[in-house]
Amino acid sequence: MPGLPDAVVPVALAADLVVLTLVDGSLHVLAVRRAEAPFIGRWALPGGFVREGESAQRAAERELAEETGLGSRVHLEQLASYSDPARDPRGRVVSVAHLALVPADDAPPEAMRAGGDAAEVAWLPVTDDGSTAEPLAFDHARILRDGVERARAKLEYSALAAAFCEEEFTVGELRRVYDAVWGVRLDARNFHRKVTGARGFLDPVGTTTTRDGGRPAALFRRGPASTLNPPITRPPEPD
Amino acid sequence: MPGLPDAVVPVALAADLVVLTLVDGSLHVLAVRRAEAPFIGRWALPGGFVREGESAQRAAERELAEETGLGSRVHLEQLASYSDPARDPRGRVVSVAHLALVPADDAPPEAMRAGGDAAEVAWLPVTDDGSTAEPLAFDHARILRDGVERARAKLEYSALAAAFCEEEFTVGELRRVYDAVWGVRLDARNFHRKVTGARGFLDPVGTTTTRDGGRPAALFRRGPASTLNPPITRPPEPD
DNA sequence: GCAAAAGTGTTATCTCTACACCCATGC
DNA sequence: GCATGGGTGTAGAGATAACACTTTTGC
Repeated sequence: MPGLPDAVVPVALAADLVVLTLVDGSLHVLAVRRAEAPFIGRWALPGGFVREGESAQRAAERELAEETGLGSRVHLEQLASYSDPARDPRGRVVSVAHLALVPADDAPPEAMRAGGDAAEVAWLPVTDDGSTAEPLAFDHARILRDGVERARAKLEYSALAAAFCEEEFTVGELRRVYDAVWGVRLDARNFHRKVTGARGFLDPVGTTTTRDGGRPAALFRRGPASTLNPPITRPPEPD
Repeated sequence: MPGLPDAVVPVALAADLVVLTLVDGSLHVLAVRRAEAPFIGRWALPGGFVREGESAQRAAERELAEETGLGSRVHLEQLASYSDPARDPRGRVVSVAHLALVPADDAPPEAMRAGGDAAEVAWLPVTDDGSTAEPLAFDHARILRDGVERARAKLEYSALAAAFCEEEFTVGELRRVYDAVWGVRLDARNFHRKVTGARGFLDPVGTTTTRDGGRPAALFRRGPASTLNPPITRPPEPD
């Protein structure tokens, strides 16, 4: 590495993705089955190496587009980096993990990578403790747990939940995001009052839909506010 | 890189530190004056390259001990990673930034690195917008801003403020941490009620001190709770 | 005594929660 | 009509903000 001290150890930089969505009202994570060693045959988080001239953020955007075909309608943020020297048996690989949230039932894995390589891709259900039924490769279980925890925490005080919804959504759809991600049942009436009362949180579209059944519900878009004050409080765990 | 695809680009991994403390009741950040190119003579965040067999976390701990001489009595957490390919003119250097909080008036920079190399080290005042009067090297202004914002946000719902205090501290000292970090003046009476009423937040030591003047104040240690519910709310910005 | 900081009491106001209740649709 | 989900009203509990007031020290 020219210009740098001799002692500097070179590492490979990977961008991995925790892509969360709702399938049938419950939280799922995007996983790919590994086709090569190490951890051949195991589920892993999608990701890949950062390329020349690319930031980790850009690499994550590229991977996300490759895996899901989704473009702009996804929320993407950096999660954390994982640099344990033993985390990858092939050598020194540092992963910059990212958290992505995609709308419910968008981009079904069946349709994914139609023209790409033939790796198996699936939405795996996420359990209450933020893990999957089958073990994940590398330290991806840890990364997934961190990602789920971040998503859960950010729902409280941010407009993040709308990232799980279509562009136009009803208050009920938004509430079901909270129910699914937190594993709770919020009171529909109080939730409605709270989110419609928070300034800048929801932009009324003016039209209604009956796609959820029952009485027609007003449609909203995400408002300009990115933080939510007062926050939506997660019900306390029963002692 | 054996075992990895040929196309993988090697990068150097750095661990940088946003070390915050209170000096005379206002927020300061630890900075070192660069003795070499690039950015020679400029202030920069302390940090260094991650060594063989070391994680970024361990490198940050090592750097922190080297710079401040402080050991365990510091809070240290990962902040974020910065991987813009142009962020370091010497080549591809990815920084895993960490946030450290050290007790007020501990480890004065004059006493630092007594036996180490002669680089100038100082506590620079942090302005309300999370920057310093003099420009910082590399993208360190951005990193500092992110670190300050993280610290401000975490005070609301975590026990982080105690990391700025000595092991045993008074409620008034804790409140002055909030005042300094948020740039506000919280009501001493309501603050007292709130923090002493939050279960698990403060452990009473049983003794008192008059080091802050006035009536003797009870001493506390950090309690077992790491999150604070209900949170201490930051007063809204005037419109 | 006086200043300073700690700590307690009080009250109006706001917020939250748990409901009762009505509304507008599909079937 | 009936089920389903949307939306409004309301009362009690609890949290908050503002401030009067007492306590205990140093000087």
